[in-house]
Amino acid sequence: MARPREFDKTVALGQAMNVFWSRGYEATSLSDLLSAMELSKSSFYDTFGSKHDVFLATIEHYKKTISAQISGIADLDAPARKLIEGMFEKAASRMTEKGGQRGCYLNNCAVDVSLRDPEAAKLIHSGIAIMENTFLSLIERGQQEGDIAAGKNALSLARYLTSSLNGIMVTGKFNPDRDVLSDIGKTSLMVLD
Amino acid sequence: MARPREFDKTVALGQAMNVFWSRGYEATSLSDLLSAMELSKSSFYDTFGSKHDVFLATIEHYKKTISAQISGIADLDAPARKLIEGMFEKAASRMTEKGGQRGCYLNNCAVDVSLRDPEAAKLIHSGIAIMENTFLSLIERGQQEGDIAAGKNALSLARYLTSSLNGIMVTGKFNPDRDVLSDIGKTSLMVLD
DNA sequence: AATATTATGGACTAACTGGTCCAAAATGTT
DNA sequence: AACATTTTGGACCAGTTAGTCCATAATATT
Repeated sequence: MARPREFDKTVALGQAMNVFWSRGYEATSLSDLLSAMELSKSSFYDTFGSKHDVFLATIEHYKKTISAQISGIADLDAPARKLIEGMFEKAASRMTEKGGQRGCYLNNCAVDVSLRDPEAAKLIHSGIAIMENTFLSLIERGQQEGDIAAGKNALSLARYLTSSLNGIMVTGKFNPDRDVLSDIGKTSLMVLD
Repeated sequence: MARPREFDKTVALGQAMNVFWSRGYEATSLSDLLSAMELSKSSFYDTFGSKHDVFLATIEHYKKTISAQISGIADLDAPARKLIEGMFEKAASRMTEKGGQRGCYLNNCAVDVSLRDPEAAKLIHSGIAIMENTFLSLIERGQQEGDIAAGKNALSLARYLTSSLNGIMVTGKFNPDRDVLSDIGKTSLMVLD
């Protein structure tokens, strides 16, 4: 019963991430993880060390995932402002889809764990920085393109957009109403005028 | 060893709330609760029913608490816009104080639990509505006073401010930097112009 | 002081927690 | 086919989980 050679550490990490994402760190038990990752307890500890180690690894995993996704969006050949608007719209609609109400993983982890887990907090912070930096370059581009008020501080705006997007996803947790979330998004982006 | 007559159910609930607030629902054990509430296991189950019952009760408790606080602020004799600004500033500074990084209780509960606990989600939603309504009446007042753009939809703005404030408090979890949070707050309030 | 009420400590569940360990089994390599 | 490697199931651990129950003890009422 050796593990079939198609076993993929990255896939298993993704599965673990999904469980933590839906249930949170404490509410996720070892057996939750084992069934999601489809491996035995022995292999789990052999390969990943501990529950907490896996948890940290999933945050790293998430960072890689969104890095790819986000930079893909930012490089699209469209006005930067439109791309930003698209990101907010997408967040609003995803929060109202079947499995989408989980929101942002980093976001959840921040609330769930960051106070008691400084290691995780550090990873979360650097993960959010990816988002912030993407917004920053989009904003600078938008200012050159003339769609975003050139007089406003780009870094302030980037921080603001990141925070606003987080707010929308928290709101979606208890109020998964597409129109409401979309409206909040549109109001948020008025700042760019 | 009967419970001393000064025992106060409300105080005990407040203590329970503090524990849930700092640790989250799952991470809070029964013994955590018992020591915080200073009562015995038997009395706990006698008086409150179960861990989950207490949890729901703490959300109600929190709603009462902020209802009082918030309506106190909203009734102050100052321009509505100034009051709103004060609320954002206060949130930013509280997130950087010693025990303040816990953020907003409803906020935390929403992320922590609302997906798996519809009962709690309902209470959270109605709690947030208190905040939203407060913002709504402040905005309407501010529009009459001329400090807030009269052309903008007041309800949209109220939802937006509530969501933004949530975002700021999530941001504060992993980035408790007063200047950053305050700057995000100021940027958020540009929408009112 | 006797009685009725209330709260308590602590024994007791049964299930589960994260984690360790190892002999056995499946695989890859020669 | 023989060997080395990898992975496994499952036994085991000590501690904890939420929750029940009751005889005892402290109080309140009369």
